[in-house]
Amino acid sequence: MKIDKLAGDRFKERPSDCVIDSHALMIRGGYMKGVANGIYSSYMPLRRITRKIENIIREEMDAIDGQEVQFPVVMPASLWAESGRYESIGSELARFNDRNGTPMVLGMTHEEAAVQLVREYANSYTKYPFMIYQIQTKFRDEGRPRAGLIRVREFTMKDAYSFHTSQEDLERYYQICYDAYNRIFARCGIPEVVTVKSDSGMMGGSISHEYMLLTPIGEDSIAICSECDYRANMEAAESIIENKCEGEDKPLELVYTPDIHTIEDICSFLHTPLEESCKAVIYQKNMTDEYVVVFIRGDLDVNETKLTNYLGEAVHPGEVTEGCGLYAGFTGPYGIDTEKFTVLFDKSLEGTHNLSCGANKPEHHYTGLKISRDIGEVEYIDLAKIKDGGICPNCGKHSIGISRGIEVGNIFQLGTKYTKSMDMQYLDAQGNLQYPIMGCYGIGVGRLAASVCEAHHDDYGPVWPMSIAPWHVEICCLRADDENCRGVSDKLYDDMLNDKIEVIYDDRNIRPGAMFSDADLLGIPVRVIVSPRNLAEGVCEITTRDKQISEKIPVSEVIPFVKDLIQKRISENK
RNA sequence: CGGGGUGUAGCGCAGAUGGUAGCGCGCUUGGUUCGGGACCAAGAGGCCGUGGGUUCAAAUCCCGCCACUCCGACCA
Repeated sequence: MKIDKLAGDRFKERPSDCVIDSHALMIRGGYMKGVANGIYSSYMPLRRITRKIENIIREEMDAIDGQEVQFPVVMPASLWAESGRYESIGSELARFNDRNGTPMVLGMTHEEAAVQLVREYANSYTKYPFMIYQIQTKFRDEGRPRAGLIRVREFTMKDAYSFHTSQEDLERYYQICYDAYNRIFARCGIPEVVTVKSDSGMMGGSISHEYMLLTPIGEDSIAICSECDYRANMEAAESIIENKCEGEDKPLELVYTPDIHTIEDICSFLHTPLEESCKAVIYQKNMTDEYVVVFIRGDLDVNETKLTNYLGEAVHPGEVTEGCGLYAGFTGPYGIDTEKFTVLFDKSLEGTHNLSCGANKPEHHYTGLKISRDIGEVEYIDLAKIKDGGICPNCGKHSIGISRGIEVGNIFQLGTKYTKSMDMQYLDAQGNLQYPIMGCYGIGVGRLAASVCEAHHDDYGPVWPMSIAPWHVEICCLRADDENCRGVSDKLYDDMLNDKIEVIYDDRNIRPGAMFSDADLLGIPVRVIVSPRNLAEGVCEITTRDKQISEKIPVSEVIPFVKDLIQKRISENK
């Protein structure tokens, strides 16, 4: 390929709407172009990168007995009605009617299609286990796409579905997949990806892990223990609280607290620490608008994912209206109407005393609350968000730090949610009908490409690892108007093509500065610079984009040198 | 879904108090240059997001849409 005819502009100015570097560089480098909110077209360099990522994924999936299949992008709504997700998923699922008025959906994930594909075939235990996967376009009508390829509406994903006859077998295969994923990320040049325990969300199922690239620009918050190997998505992280219950119990006392609305206000008014208060966090169920009141220690926040999982339905922050029976800023556990509202207590309140809290009437709070004495036995549930500096659920030390990460892949133990709802069964060895147990495994290809760029770039452009670089070598003919320089460059290019080296050639008659800037934006790992200055010594200059290597090599030895370098880097995942 | 911001040339932007458009980069042609985004000269390129209103006159003022974007919520 000659850069001269490579479609896509490379330019100097950072687009004003790019907030992360990978987005800016991939626009500036002529990798892609926006078409609509969260929808992009790829130019050749990005397409070559994603194709290489796809091939790495393919090799690793095939190596663990995956069978590549392909599901449709467009599916009838009836298929999604079988699993119940046509109703349960919101507007992220794109719905439309075909010409006959039949409701259709665009695939945002393919559990239904996977079950549909194999439910007649896999009717006997002898056919298990097996895994099918595809690499294909998904569409999710996200409310807020952002950050270039990190969060988009249309994207390519590798999604895999495994089917098993026992939980043990699923767990065995889950581990195999877990390892394959680590190999994929290492081969793509980001071995620093870590796994975290996660919440399985709308997928259903129990055990799941996410693969995270730790970076401050990540959208997810991750709790990481500095003392042991505990890592969890903040949504899923268990919150451990040690309550010190020191001193004498004080009596429950009503206090007049005019103009005090927040828990911080009441604590500073009373000169007590936030830990000695009980705040009310009010939600409403999405379906019924029924109020859910969560009581939690004043210094903590509610983890809404845990709350949703406990309730089994979605909630949103509650709006306290006149006459609903709640008083904003004065809601407390003593005397609240438990018939009318769903009232929950976080574990952080267990075993506490002398709490200040709302009094369920305007301008009053209580002090001295002891729940076991004043309210009685209640169930304490883990609903709190883990805190920076909090207690590790695994090793028990105060060693939790909160980091940000990009989720580049995930694996789930799905269980029988889809096989049951869609009536997929097989006969076991005893002749009994059973539901297969499923696992599912996803990797976002474009997001992975952007993540590699995010992890490996400098001010001038991406620094692609050899394994996924759009080309391995770039020849810069520094003076295209110089006969000798052009002659040597042309011949190197031809020889490399004949030698099946992935090479891109810049023979434009432009100034060296402009040529180098474009080369930096393309991020090709190996650069061969041919110039009159070098040729006077009979050499070419070979540099690497990561600046590890800069050597002058005799013209005749350039190709063997380059081939060696490529091989070495691929074997080292660099 | 809630709250901000912005729509003017391919990109980045300027266009107080209304008088149908400009700058930088990029692009075309010619020339001089040539190891980190050169210089000179001459060009091409705009329904000023869109619909309505006010006005003799609207990029500019008013109203409604739409799109993009940022923060938050939501998010297999």
